[in-house]
Amino acid sequence: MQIGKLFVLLGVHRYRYAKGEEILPTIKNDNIIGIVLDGFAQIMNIEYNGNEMVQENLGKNSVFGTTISATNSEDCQIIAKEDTEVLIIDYVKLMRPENTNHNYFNIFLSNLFDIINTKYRETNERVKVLEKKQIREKLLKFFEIEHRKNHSKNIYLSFPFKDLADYLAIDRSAMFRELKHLKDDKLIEVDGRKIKILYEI
Amino acid sequence: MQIGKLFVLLGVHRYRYAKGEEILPTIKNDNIIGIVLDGFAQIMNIEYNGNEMVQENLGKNSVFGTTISATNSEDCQIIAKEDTEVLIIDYVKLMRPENTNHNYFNIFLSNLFDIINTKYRETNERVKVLEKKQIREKLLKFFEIEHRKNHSKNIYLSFPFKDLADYLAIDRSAMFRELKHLKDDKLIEVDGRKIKILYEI
DNA sequence: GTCAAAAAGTTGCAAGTGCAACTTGTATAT
DNA sequence: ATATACAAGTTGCACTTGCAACTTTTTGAC
Repeated sequence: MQIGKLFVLLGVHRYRYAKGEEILPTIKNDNIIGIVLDGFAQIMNIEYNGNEMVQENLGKNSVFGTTISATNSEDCQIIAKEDTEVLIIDYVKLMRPENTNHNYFNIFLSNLFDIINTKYRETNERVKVLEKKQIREKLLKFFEIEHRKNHSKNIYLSFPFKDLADYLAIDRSAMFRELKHLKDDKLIEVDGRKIKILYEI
Repeated sequence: MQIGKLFVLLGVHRYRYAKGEEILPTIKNDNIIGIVLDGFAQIMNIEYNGNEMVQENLGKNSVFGTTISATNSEDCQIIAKEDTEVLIIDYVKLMRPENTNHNYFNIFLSNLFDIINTKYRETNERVKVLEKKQIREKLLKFFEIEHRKNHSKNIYLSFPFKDLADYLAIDRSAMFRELKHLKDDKLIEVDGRKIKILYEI
């Protein structure tokens, strides 16, 4: 069986959207997994007063959909900010037991598993940080995790500090204030986007 | 091929621990997925000053391990608080492409996928709440998600308020304070563990 | 270069929150 | 019935934080 036919059987569809288009308005009520294969999209939240705000950024390999989070079922829409290609997977069809008879399916599922598992690990990592009640603790937890991942006391941010504040779900200025306190306490040194851990970890 | 032999091939092992035992001290450095099949365990964090604190509760179907989070690689141990049965999965062996030739594997992976995917959705749900900066917003987001899940403005907590505070990663007394504000503002009514949403959602 | 836009960094202030230390209520067991 | 433990609920206070409103620096485009 061809992979294309199997995709139809499984309810897996590939869609392309031009910049500015809304991604599948119809998927909202379904039990689906979406994967961004290429491009960039954003989940926009429409507030009661009418103005929109970015709820989530979807880069390449991002996963979204009602099966993934409570995201896509309310007053929100997913907008392609560049030309974007997505894979939409019907979760119910995907989980049919007889699928495992098809080898293409098994390879596909194995890859999908790896993607979801990686996302799950990353999200758990973030939760470990978000669980901390205070900004200082969030920062220290973040440093600890980065240290463990890279086995180095030098942390290099590949993104703006603003994005770090978003990741930690804290106010940007409050974060800078606490970074200064950490510097004053000789716990870290900061040089641009390079953070050096000075304490024993 | 028998499922037992396949498990060996995949590096999947089932272990039983008596109450009080430490779960696999050796797994810490490996790339593993652990699943609690039965029983109850806790990830304990040993602090610098020596006293332990609960980092995570692992009930039935809980997933843990170094593949899942940055949890198990530092000064922590997993203790069986009841007689507990766990499945330990070697992630590298699990992801070998040739595995998909075995049908037992495919069924196993399909089930594992469902478990991880469910956990991922639940974790994402929690992140939506933790991302909110203020207690009031965390509570309102929590209500919103519960409302969407049950299509009801009556939310019944199946756990103590203390656990809700932990879930929201906020101080318990601060949570009660804010619940009172929400009551004063006529946004909710609270009767025991039943919360009634009074506003349009 | 010059300009504009984004990011970095700072500060005051009011409001929010964690923490400690309670009281009250509600189960469960002996 | 009494004791014990746990959950619910409250309060004061000091500290933390979000927010707004800046300035300064860096980056990227023309």
